[in-house]
Amino acid sequence: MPEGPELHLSSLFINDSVKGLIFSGEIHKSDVSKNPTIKWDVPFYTITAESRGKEMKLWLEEYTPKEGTQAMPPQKISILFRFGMSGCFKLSSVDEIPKHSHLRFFTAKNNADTIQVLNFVDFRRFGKWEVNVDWGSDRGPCPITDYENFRHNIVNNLENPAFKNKAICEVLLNQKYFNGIGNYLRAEILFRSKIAPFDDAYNVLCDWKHAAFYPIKTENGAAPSNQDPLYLCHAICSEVLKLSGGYDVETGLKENGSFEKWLQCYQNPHMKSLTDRNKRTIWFDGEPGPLVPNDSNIRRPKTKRRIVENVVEKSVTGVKARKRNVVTESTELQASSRIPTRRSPRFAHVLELKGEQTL
DNA sequence: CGTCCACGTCTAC
DNA sequence: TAGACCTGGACGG
Repeated sequence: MPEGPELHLSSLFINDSVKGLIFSGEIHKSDVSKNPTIKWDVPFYTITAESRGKEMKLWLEEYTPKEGTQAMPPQKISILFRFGMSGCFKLSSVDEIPKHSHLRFFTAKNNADTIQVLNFVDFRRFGKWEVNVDWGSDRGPCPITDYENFRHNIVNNLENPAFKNKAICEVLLNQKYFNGIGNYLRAEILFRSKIAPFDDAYNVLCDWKHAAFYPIKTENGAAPSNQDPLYLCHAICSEVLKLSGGYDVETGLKENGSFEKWLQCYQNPHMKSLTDRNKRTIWFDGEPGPLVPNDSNIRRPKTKRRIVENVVEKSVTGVKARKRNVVTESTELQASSRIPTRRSPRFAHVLELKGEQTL
């Protein structure tokens, strides 16, 4: 779930779904969570949210029913969340607290209305929260909400060692500059910009150093070229935000399949994949580029051969089948490409489409 | 049953 | 630059 767009959608979801709700009572933490207990003892409070890259802040503000009667300004605290690999927010009833809910905010009892619960759900528990802290100091501006500063922070710091002699696919995961970009976004960004994942990051980014913030329209009004990777960091996030069809994190996006259909490269069995220096899988098309680590893709050599044979066997006929064959052979020579060993259920639709094409 | 893999950090040698 | 931190789904035997 959670890269920049999901964090942003979560904040939109909370601001929308919790708008007008009054919360009350203590904030409940699961027994198993190692994150801090939140001491917050006011009769009533409201919740708002904001996101920045791969972080999200909740603001809790004391609610006083009658305006102007409070002697003191309302109390306020913030909770900074990082979602890890599986964190998300879900609204539920008291009777249907989701499994793996680790932090719960309860609405006040209110005659007619049933109590609702805002849950931080995180089945792998890599997610973290901290109370009353600022955004992570080692994280850059948000490509979604602060694109211009995001871009400045990169082009003004290109001489930093973070960009020197590094593969662009690895630099794209450096949250000091690419806060919010994760493994699926880097694949989609590089795929659309037609940049080889293991090209030198400094060289690549220097090419776009003086480009316009937004692609410039051609004179005849034709669509501008959108291959600027920095612009794509913003634009591709925006596409994901639009997919949900509103802020409905529950039924939108990942659960209705629109996200899977939107992905062009990530975990697509027709693409190539390699592991980067941090053993993270990068999905790509075409040439890998010069900075492929020596040990990339030697993780499961035993199964690889068998998988390659399976793939060729199943590729029946047609251009794609031949193309595929070439791909596997050339990467075998390099001893550095991984053929997806399983197809993700997420890509069932791709395979279906392919079936239609080859029939 | 077992192994591998997953939208991400962290920190310890 | 490994591992650690976690749960669970897909797949293999």
